[in-house]
Amino acid sequence: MVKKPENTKQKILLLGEKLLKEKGINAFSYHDISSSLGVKNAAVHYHFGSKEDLLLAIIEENRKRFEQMIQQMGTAGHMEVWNGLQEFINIYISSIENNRQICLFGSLGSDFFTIGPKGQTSLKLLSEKILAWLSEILTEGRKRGEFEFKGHARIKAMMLCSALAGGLQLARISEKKDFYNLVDQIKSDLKPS
Amino acid sequence: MVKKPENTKQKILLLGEKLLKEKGINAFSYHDISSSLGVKNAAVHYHFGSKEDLLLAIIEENRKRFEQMIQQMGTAGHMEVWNGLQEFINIYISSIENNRQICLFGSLGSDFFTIGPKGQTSLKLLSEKILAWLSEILTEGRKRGEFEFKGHARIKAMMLCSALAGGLQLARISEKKDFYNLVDQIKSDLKPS
DNA sequence: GTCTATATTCCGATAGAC
DNA sequence: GTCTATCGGAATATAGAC
Repeated sequence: MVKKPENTKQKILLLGEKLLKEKGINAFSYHDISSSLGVKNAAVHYHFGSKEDLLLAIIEENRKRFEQMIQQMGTAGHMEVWNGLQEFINIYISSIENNRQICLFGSLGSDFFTIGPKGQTSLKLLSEKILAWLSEILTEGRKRGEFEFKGHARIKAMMLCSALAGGLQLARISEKKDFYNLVDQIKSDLKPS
Repeated sequence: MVKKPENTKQKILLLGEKLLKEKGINAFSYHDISSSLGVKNAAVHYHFGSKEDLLLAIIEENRKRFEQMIQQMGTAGHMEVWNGLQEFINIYISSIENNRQICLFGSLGSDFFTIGPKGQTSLKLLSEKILAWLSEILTEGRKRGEFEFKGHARIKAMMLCSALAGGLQLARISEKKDFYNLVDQIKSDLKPS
């Protein structure tokens, strides 16, 4: 769940994230943010000196949210793995239901060569955390016989993230329903036969 | 295979496509194109009056290339389905080997709300053609027992496109090798057990 | 913390000469 | 078909008053 904004800085951060996931880092400006919040350009620069600062804060915000989620879920060994997977998928469902937003990796993967090295590194660290966590769930679920898939859990995790990220983008081109079908297919493919 | 540029217009078109797939539609300018080709801004505008015109031409170019590919392969009923699938996947492999370009759907899906209705419609038509073709291959392959998957071929086709599109983006964040692992996983998941 | 005002740069696009 | 020149606008960013 997204925190309710309490001050201008938090409002800027959340609106920046929204614009990042709706239009991309190169398609929104500080003026978009300031005018929408009823403040001036300079106020945004006061809180986030440069656009890169804002981007880094957005990535960090997503990292915190993810860490909080997995912390509340507990370790893979003590988790209902299907619930854990569904919680993860729910992040993407929330995105598509929220103005057809795409995910952080899809947005910044597409624009990867237009952001600075700090953003690239920060994004890479977050992706490693997410893939590691997802790999654990998959490994544990397969061990218990609740998931069934071939090959390495890590690669299967990459495939799930790729399909979900790409699915949000493809669903913009086609229709929202396609994303829900994709999610069902992903889950169906994981069910033991 | 990409045609060899013969004149300025073709050079602009191919360079525009390259920039679109490397940096995104909102991160390159006519100046990037003109300076790289050793001409002036006005020359680019002569060939493509507006950026939207260039975008439409890029989408159209990709459509032609796809139509040509499937025309050369023949109908699904007379095709080696694994070869057909591999040909399709090779488009993505060429992309990642070509400066880690992402695919058209990934790039324009991410920027979908920043392009005009003409581009959106043109992109949608192309995606329908590709999904229809891929669905045919999958259906034929499953009928012959060469592919194995659950559910509707159309949804499985959406999943393949999503995974490949997202995979190119994720591989930018992690590493190229991950994309090849993803491709192996996709193919492995399709093999009859 | 927010404002006005401004500096600077860049972008898409066009007019008119060659 | 390409050039020079330029317009109008938008972008990031900063200085200094309040």
